[in-house]
Amino acid sequence: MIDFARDLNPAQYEAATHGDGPVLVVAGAGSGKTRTIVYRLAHLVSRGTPPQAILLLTFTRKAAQEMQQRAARLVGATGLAGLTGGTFHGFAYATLRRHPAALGLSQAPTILDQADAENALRDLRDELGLGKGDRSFPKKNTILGLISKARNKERELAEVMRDEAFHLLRYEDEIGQIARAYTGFKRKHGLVDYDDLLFHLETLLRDHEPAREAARRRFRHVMVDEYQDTNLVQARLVRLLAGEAGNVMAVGDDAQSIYAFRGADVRNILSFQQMFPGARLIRLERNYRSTQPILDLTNALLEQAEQGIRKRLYTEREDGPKPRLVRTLSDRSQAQAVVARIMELSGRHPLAEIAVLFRAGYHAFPVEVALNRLGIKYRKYGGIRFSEAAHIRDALAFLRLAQNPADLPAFKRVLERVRGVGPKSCAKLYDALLRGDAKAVAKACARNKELEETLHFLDGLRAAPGAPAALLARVLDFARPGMEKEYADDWPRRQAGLEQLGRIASGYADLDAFLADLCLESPDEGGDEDDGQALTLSTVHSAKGLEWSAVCIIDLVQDRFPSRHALTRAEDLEEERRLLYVACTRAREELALFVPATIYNQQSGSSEPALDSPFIAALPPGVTEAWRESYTGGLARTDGGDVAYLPAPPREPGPAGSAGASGTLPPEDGGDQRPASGPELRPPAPTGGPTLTPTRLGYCRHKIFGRGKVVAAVSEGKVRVNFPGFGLKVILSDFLEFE
DNA sequence: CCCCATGGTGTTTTT
DNA sequence: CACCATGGGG
Repeated sequence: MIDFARDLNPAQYEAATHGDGPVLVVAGAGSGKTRTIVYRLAHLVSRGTPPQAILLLTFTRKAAQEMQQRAARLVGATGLAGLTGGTFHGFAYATLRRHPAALGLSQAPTILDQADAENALRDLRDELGLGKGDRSFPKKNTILGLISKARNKERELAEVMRDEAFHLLRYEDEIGQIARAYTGFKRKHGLVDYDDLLFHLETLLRDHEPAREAARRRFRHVMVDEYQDTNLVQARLVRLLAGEAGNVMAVGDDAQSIYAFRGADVRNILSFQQMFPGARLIRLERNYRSTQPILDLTNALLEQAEQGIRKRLYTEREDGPKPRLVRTLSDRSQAQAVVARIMELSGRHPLAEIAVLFRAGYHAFPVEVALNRLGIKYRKYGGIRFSEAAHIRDALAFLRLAQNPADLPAFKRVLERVRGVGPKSCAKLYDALLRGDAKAVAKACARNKELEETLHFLDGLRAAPGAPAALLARVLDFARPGMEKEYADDWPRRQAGLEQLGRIASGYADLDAFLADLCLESPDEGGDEDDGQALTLSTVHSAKGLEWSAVCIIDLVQDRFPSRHALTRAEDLEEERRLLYVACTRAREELALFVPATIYNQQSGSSEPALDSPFIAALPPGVTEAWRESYTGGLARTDGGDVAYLPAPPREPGPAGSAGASGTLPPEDGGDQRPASGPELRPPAPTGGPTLTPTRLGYCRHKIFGRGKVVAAVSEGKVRVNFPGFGLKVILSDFLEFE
């Protein structure tokens, strides 16, 4: 028997043993949220709820699996079989697949991933003849971003654009046209995108009583993790599944809301008790994860925040080392310093207990180079995903056509690789095939042997459906020669990926499910034996919900963290702040923040001075211990006290932990600040160029940066402004008030 | 109509 | 580095 009262603190116990009815658990970072959910699962099952009656919606499938495994360990191995767990999108697809007719489809829809959706938008734009030759016409990813955001926020496109893409407002009509064409395109070809999954499920549950009742009868308990990152339709889905007085447990933390960019709405947490009247509220505030010095820093970050439920985390963990603030000369030397730090840490922690976190996937490149040079194993999360690689998509396109012959994006992917077939012939061919115009098809085939073979192969594939793995094997046999030629430069690596795809496929009996899962959640790739030993590199977003003994966060400079894109709107900057909060709260014992003084800029081909992230600049003195890099490559304390030195990393590859051979570095005279990174160090603005639109030079005001001096006009509608304390910024005049 | 080469441009986060 | 527009040769 499980002793709930002994294993949990009072708040956790209250949540885990809550009976029927809605409950909201506001759980601070590291407050044992996962533990609470796991114990609740165990409690429900041990009280006689069949696992099939539980729906656990989490942010990733991995999180759902981990919670199930931990709960299964509590209640015994057989205890949780049959529980439904996964993401909203995954659950939506699984449900929709069972009721295609309710959506007006003859079969399960094919999921359009982001790249497919973007390409479709580009093609539709071309078909509509929009933006021809206009270099400032929004790019396909921008267009998809706007369309998707409008849908997720359930606002008009024009409204969203006024808020977030003011400079594109003149293209509002065109984007609206493309958006409408896109909707028709998806319907015509039996395709759904990520957003459709949620809205279609809502339509199904709302308008199709048998489906709704079946779902309600089945899922007597609904649990939702990371509730702060749900959007409006997701909240309504929860409501539809549970009913007003239903058994819902939502768990979340408003301070960790980091997905507003894709339509998440913190108000879901704040209005939970309106949506579910009488809902109980439980707060978990005691932190079990981090040491007090780390919490001092994260509490300071939270205090800078503009709004939100004020909370201070507390812990009873004894003092540990203060978080380090490490200043390096450049992003490249930052990579060296990070690697040196990792080697030092690896003396105290297993590599698997160390993580390097960053704002965007490409920020980690220099660190990856440095790790590869030393032969240190790492796993990277975020950035390009397995199923997004071109060769994987090539192979999957064949399978998609076997499942849905009208899947135009897949058709294009397959046939535009045939020599002599481009976009135009491909479109003609597709039309002819759907019209059943055999003559036109035969004519095209007569001229192109490879085309004929490809179409023939596709026919055969569709005629003999088998298990996904068998179909994939046939596809690879057919497509291998072509791919080998196309990807000649790194074929071995791609081939390994294709083999892995085969291994994944063999775990599925169903083609629909296989294809959907690949789109909806990248599978655990790698699977190498060194998995348990590897260092983690991750975007902060992908690190959500995870924790490590030691964490390094890199590139804490303006335009990177916070992202350059977050500088125009106050809400975006707040989200970046919460993102840093999430990053810092991943650390249990040791935390290091890295601030490079220069960043290599590919456009100019040179390193440019970088300004401190405003979040770092605003930290109160004393919560961090300052370190800096000397010109000779080592690190030294700079805020007084004992001076300690760290050896530079060894040159030759070798196992971690063998550092220390290179000797120490000469002491540096401590004390004064590093060369100021203020605007005066920036290269002077280019002069003598063509005169741009006359701009008012003088003073202006910005929502975030306050009053500043206009220094120069950069281009049409853009000016360079010097904000005291923030430095030089290039800003759209639309966001400024001129004095 | 297709294919390839060229050069200019902009680079977030995820289901 | 990927994406997009463009232009010349097949």
